[in-house]
Amino acid sequence: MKKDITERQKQLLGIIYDYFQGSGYPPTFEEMREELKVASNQSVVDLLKKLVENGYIKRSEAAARGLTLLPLGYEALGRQPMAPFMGVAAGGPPIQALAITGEWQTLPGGLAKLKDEVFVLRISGDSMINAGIDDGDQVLVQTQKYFVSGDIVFAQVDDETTVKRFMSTDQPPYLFLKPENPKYQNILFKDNIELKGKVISVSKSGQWLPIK
Amino acid sequence: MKKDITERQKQLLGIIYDYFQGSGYPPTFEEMREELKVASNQSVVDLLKKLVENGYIKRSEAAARGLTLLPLGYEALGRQPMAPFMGVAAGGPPIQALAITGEWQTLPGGLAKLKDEVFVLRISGDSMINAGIDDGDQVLVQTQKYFVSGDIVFAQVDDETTVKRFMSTDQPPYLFLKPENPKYQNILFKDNIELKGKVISVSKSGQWLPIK
DNA sequence: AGTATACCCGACTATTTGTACAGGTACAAT
DNA sequence: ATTGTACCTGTACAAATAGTCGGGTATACT
Repeated sequence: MKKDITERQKQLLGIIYDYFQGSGYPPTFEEMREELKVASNQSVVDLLKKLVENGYIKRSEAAARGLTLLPLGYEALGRQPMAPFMGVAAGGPPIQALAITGEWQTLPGGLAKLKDEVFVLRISGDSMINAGIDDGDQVLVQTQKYFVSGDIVFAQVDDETTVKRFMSTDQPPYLFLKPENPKYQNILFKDNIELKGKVISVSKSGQWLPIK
Repeated sequence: MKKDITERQKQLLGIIYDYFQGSGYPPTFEEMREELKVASNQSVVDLLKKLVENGYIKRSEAAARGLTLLPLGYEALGRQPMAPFMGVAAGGPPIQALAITGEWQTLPGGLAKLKDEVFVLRISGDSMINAGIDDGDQVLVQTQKYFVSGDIVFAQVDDETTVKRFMSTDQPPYLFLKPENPKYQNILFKDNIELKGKVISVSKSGQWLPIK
């Protein structure tokens, strides 16, 4: 019996979000009570309980300010949880190092915390066009350690990074990276390849699509 | 008398960062004490005081978990505070709407909070090539309300977004947006233009450069 | 009329969390 | 030799914060 979010619950969600944006950590019950313009923190308790039940937020028991917005919460607010942008990876022959820029110290204002598990890369090159990944596309990468044959992976080959399809077979060459473009050759595993993450989504002109 | 960060202070900084990544909010003194493997939380007090003095973190007095990592803190850890990636903007004729994607619900894992004040866009089009902004470049945009003549701005024109140089003169046409490419015409202000932010940096293949 | 739900009040208690005090050790610089 | 600093111990206490009890009102549905 999943309920739609009510107006009041949405308000509280917004209060939590805004507080977080402003301070860098979640609000207390008292602060939420204040913002909601109610007299008793029992109201906050009730509303939070609903938000938890319906999957909008997560609470850590017995902890001050133990609130986390879940993806559903962002969605209900109409805000998008977003991935950090990390740089540019080559999707063609592995020619271009992953450039995590070092010039951010000069960024103005307070800056966001972020998760390391997921990030966005821009692809250059045409080696994956048959998988629907074209030059200039953005891809969303989830870092993980274990992969299955057929996954499109973000890999480091020697000193360079690239995006290719990971293949594992029971015949030679057993393990290799496969470009999705007949122009290019498979890359065989020696000890020079490290898989960094799995490509889970691709963006073309701002539209994000699942990877097949 | 600015001191370099000590090894122990850096450890604590890392503990705070990691805890934040894991839970979405800062740790308590007790939790930090635990991680530092010390018996008294006075040690935490001392170390935090040093971190505040030297500008690595900010504390909110009289508040549980009132910790915020400052840019200097990220720098000391060797992590880069990064800007959220928002989508694609046209740098040519204003043909392409800013696409803030709506497909993130499926993102795995907990997601980062972020500041709204700064974000990254990808440029498509050639209307700003004389300002050093080319098709496919990324630009870093800081949202702000007030602009001076000559600023390169991220603007909404009718229902579309674009990046152009903002010009303000004491002669007609007074206010207009100027493409940095003779192929294109100035865009005059009617009531259809809203300036969203200022472009403060441009990235070419991962190298971030200041905007002139 | 009865039941359920969303939302609220007020007072109180329990627990978590930060702060203060009174030191101690090791080390480097003056 | 003395001073300062980084880091630590241990205890006690005050403040911040979450949780609980026992209700109330309005609205919608059966």
